[in-house]
Amino acid sequence: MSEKDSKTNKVSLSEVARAAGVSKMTASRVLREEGGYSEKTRALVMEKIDELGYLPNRLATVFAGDTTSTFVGVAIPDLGNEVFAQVLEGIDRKLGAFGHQSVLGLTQHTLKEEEDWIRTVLSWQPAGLILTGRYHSPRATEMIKNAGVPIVEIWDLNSSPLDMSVGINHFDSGFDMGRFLVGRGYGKIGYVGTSHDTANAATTRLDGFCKAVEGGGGKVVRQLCLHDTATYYTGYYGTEQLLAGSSRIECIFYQNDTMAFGGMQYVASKGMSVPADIGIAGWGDLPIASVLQRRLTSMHVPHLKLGQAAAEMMLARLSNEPVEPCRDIGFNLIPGSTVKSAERT
Amino acid sequence: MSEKDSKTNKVSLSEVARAAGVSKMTASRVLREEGGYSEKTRALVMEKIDELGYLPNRLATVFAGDTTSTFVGVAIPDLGNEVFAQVLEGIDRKLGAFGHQSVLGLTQHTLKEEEDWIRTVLSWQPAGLILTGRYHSPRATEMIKNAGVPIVEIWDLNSSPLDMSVGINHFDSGFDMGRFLVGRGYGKIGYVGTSHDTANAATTRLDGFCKAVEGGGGKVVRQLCLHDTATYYTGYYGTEQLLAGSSRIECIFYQNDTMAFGGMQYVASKGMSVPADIGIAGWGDLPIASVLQRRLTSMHVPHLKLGQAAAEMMLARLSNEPVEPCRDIGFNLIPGSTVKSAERT
DNA sequence: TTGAAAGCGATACCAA
DNA sequence: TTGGTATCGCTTTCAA
Repeated sequence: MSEKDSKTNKVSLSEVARAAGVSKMTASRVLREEGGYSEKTRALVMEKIDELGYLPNRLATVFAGDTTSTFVGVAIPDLGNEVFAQVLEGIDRKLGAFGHQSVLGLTQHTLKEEEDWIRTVLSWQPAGLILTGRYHSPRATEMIKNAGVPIVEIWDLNSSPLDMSVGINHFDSGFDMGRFLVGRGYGKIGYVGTSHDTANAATTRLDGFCKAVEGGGGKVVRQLCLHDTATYYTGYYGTEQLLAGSSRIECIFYQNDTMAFGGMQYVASKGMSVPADIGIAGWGDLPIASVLQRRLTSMHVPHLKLGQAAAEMMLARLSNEPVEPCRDIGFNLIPGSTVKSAERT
Repeated sequence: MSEKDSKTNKVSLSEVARAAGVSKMTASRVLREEGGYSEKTRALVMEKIDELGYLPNRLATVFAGDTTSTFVGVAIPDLGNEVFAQVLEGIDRKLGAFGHQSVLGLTQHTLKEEEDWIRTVLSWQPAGLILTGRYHSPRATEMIKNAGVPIVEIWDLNSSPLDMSVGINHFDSGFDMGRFLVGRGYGKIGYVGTSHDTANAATTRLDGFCKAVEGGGGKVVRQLCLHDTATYYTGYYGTEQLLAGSSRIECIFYQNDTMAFGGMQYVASKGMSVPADIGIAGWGDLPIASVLQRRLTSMHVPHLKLGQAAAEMMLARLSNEPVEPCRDIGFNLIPGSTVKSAERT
């Protein structure tokens, strides 16, 4: 009974200090390896720490000092889309290696979810925030500005970011793909993707795509944006819906490779062959592409690297190193053989 | 100058109180909707909160009171394995819906990483911890016990958990698959999976599998455990390696469906057909299975539900509701047509 | 209905 | 090389 002097049953630094017969300041210094104590004292304190199973309360540390927490809030739309799972993996690995932790927020592609999550996470005094996309609610933007913590907006490269931004230019990547497909002789093209309440990178990509296709004399005859997760089966039934709308589509561009693979399976099930009967183009160059027999036409984007870059920028900022505020991570088109081959002239 | 009374530039509750002309206690009560104040006071305080853009510092709240934080530490091996991405999604969605946040830890299948992560996370006073697997380092176990926070061990159902456990019996699921394949007439069977420093659920599954196969008169002629992520390409080159070891393998069991798909692509590339030339069995019934033309023999496991269940158990415990400490989430075998059909007798 | 004072677990600052 | 004291932002407790 006389042993505990706190509400909780946890061992505090002053208990360690008492056990070692020193002041808590001395114990604190030993703990932080700050120097300014004798070896004998150090050994004694360390012994008691071990003996009592002391675990520091970092809440108190942040609270007391001028240090920030080691939390970094990471907002990601969803993990069913493999693209984002990879980005998150890249982020967390890098952050973890430098003693930081990701506080996850799955925003389900809605600004409201993101706003609520930001409010909560900020109340935990995070070291910084990594947000997916360039769109945020007005209140979210305001809170972020007031909070004054470093922010990295990822995925959709933002030339005028709240703070820092890393990603790719989705409009351009869509544009390049559009130009490529038109260049391969496709006229009537379809698109299958997903959509949500807010505009996002996929929307931007589609804009670029349409512009290039139409500018090149082709036509995006049908765009299907399903309110669903961007994964295999969505691509499968999306393709079914798209093709049911007749109009002789010659080629389909998908939001990502998983959807494209779903689509390929659908057309195969209908006895169509790729690319003879229909062209297929994905996006993202996802892991599945590495095992397909026919190289999938796609757009390579280094997702893991993107996540790592975001974490690096955050870490650099946190250690007051200079950071380039916008970093373009790049992409490159993979021609593949799921579309018609280039015509010989 | 006279306005700020803190080290940080953030607005504190006492500043709100001062602006409203009340004591900080009154402001605190309004904030928490505790009652015991007039409507006029409430309105005034709320107005100032809005005006000053006050955001509470929850670190201080936890620190001061006897409440716990809303953090739940979630340790997951990796996100490249789609299985775990799904589990995490299930966990975070459910936790988020109840005002909790996941603090992520990617342990890379090592006990040491997990231990380090646990030490750090515990120092932030989390409400609880969700850990993947039943194996933890001795020091980790000790810290966990001392911390006295709720723990859910997921994935590998643990009949004597540290605290709570939810998952499936991997031995049994492997056993069932082994018995099934032997029942379909396979004698020489191969296995392709991944392995890491520590025994894990996949290892347990393989044990059950071998036991059933050998008990049924078959033989697991070759087991390949690659030190890699359990995804498509690993299945592809693993299969290449496995088959290069000659010995006429009739059927291959994979650690999961993504690896199995990679394997199917490899055998197809060699001109073998499934199941005529070789049988293929996956595990997990992952999203890709839903679009394949030939139903993949697999084991259905409700990953998302498993994650949700883990979160539910945690939340129940946190609100002092009674919780069944072990929850078996179940699995069921999907016969599929990537193995020989049942023989007519 | 309101407020004043003590305290949570650590660190900063100054004194010895 | 050490220790005392004030302090971080909030809640608890007790008094008005």
